Amino acid sequence: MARLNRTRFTILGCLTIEPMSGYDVKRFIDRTISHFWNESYGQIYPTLQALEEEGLIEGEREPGERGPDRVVFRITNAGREDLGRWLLEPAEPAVTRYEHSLKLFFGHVIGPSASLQHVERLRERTRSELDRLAAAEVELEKSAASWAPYWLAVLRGGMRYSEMVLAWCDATETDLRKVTP
Amino acid sequence: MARLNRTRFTILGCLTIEPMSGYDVKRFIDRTISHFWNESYGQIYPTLQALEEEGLIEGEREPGERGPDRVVFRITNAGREDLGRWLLEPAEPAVTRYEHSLKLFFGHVIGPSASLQHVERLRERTRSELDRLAAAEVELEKSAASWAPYWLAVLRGGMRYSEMVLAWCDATETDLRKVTP
DNA sequence: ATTGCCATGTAAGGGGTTACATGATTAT
DNA sequence: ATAATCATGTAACCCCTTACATGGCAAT
Repeated sequence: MARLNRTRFTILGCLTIEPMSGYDVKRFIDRTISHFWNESYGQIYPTLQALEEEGLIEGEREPGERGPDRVVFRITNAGREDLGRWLLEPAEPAVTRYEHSLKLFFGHVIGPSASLQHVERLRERTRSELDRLAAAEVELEKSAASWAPYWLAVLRGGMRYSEMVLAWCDATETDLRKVTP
Repeated sequence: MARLNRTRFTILGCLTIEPMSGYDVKRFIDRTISHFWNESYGQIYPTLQALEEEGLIEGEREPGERGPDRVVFRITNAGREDLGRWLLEPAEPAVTRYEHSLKLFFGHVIGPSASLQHVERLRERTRSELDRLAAAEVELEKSAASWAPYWLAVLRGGMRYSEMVLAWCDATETDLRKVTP
């Protein structure tokens, strides 16, 4: 079972940007990569402890500016090496589960008009997602940071994906309207 | 915790096409929807037993034509109703985890040339996937079955996705070549 | 001989989400 | 007052894959 815990590497990767608390890591992920990657607190906090025990990160308690104390973690050299090794390995193919597609695939059970509602909902959801990504792109294009090109690449992947989905919704709507119930 | 077991509905949906054994269900999924949905035997066989106990499907033992005995399941009216209710509910948003995008996002750690290798591998994988889907499209277009329009819709979604990824690979390659290590 | 397909199933165990618990500060 | 944000963490529990077990038949 070579199924390595990818949360580990996600956290290590975040800490290459700057030192962060568990709360910061969660916010960072939600803001930058949530369109293709997510982590929950239930994963983040235990993983931070494990990484510290292994010496891949180091935590320091700080008084919170406006709120409770924070534990801010920074990546160690050992952590950077561990992350680097993983980053060089080929990526595992994604195991996707699109409930939208699944429900549409079984559309013959509920008929074309009910199926079209799924398309309509997907269109709305995708539109607002695209708006969000487009706004982020404007911000990112101003950045000269060393990671900006990589962030832009995945961000534009998300935008292309959204645009593709919207075009597919149009085409599918046209096709399904021709289906007799 | 309203996290309903979607394997149940996947199996019920398959059985609306025709009666199938667990083995058939697995093969059917692999052939038709594996580009966006997968199930393993470890899920399928226990779920079949549960569905039968609930009266949503009925199994009958048959002698295998060339091999061991098979248990062929057919969906009941109760099963059809259960599936129909679920199909009418709005789809849950997909929780995706693209390792490819994640590794690229942290590309500043390994630099542009190593990151480009990820793009190259993704391109190869996507090309063969697109070939596979295009061949399936040719077959499906001949079908006059009631489910053909829905199968075509999701299949073309997969093809659009693959084409989008290939175009993104080209654009990303161009962009990353300009990045100095 | 041995590989591959047909066919059904179980056990182990990691991955991951959700819900809960706690409590201070800040804004409305 | 009340809601939202900051902040850390645990417990329960489901989801799902992988690996294993078993064995007959067909093809190379």
